[in-house]
Amino acid sequence: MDKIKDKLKNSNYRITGQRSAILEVMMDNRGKHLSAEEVLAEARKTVPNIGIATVYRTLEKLASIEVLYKTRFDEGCYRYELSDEGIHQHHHIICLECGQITEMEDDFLNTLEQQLEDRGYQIIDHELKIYAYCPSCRKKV
Amino acid sequence: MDKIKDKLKNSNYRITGQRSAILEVMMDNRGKHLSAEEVLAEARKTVPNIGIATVYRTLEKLASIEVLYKTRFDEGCYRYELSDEGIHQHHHIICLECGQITEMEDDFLNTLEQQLEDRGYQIIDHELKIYAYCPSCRKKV
DNA sequence: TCCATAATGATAATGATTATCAATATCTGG
DNA sequence: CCAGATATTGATAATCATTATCATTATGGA
Repeated sequence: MDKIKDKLKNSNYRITGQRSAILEVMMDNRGKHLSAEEVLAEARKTVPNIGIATVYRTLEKLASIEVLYKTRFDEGCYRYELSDEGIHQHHHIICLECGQITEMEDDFLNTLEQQLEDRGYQIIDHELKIYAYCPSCRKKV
Repeated sequence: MDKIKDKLKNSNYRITGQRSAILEVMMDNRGKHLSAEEVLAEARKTVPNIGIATVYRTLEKLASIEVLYKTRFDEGCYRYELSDEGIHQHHHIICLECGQITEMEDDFLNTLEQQLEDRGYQIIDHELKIYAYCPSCRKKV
């Protein structure tokens, strides 16, 4: 938390009650992927009259300094998750039935990336989304 | 083209001038990822007063019968591409500088998918996006 | 050809996100 | 610790992509 706040300060961003509340929401929901509206609802428990614009602005800033990771899952809205520092790989298994999103670790893509580097690409990040039925939904079907 | 039209008919969709025009646009741009607005602009060369609603409706229908593949690249809008039949894997390299999207073939993920199947998942589709600088943009930077 | 009905174009409505702006809060330097 | 420069906020209007509505038109099977 303090490390993140330092990061904010170093980027000339001020620490406000709203920003702390939003940060706390994101840390309390580590591993989950929240929409701006969901963050708003949570944050209002601490800062009742925080506005949606502030939520968007803050999430955007936090994503810009890589405290959050921003993505979308073939829905209308963006989702944000706390990004473990230094990790630039996002692998998700999305259940087509219940919508549950599971994070997945793997280093399968290292070889692939190596091949692309050999071909002159400079890889910055990647994102793998697997659409599937999760074990419990599969049973139901 | 005719095979696709049969597919449309089998789904109880009528073949109209607008739909043919949109199909033609998509086939003329095989391998490219077009937004609804881009399809509209192209289609108007054949059907000058086609409306954007029709474009959306048609793209949606074509995607629903898997003639098109619909995705978004961390932009505001969806993009559509002609999907080679039976191919349910979409691997893209997106250049962070010029925005060029390159399609990539590989079977790296087969092993990974096998492991997930072993854990009870039923994989339907997957999508891999690699964000990078392409060889020519890399030189410029 | 006729006719049930699917499709169209124009446009209003929606939903997510961004921009605007006056009021307020933060933080640095004295 | 206070003042002042300025970053931030909330409310709300604006924007952008997409979807819904609806009266009119076109399609294709009988």
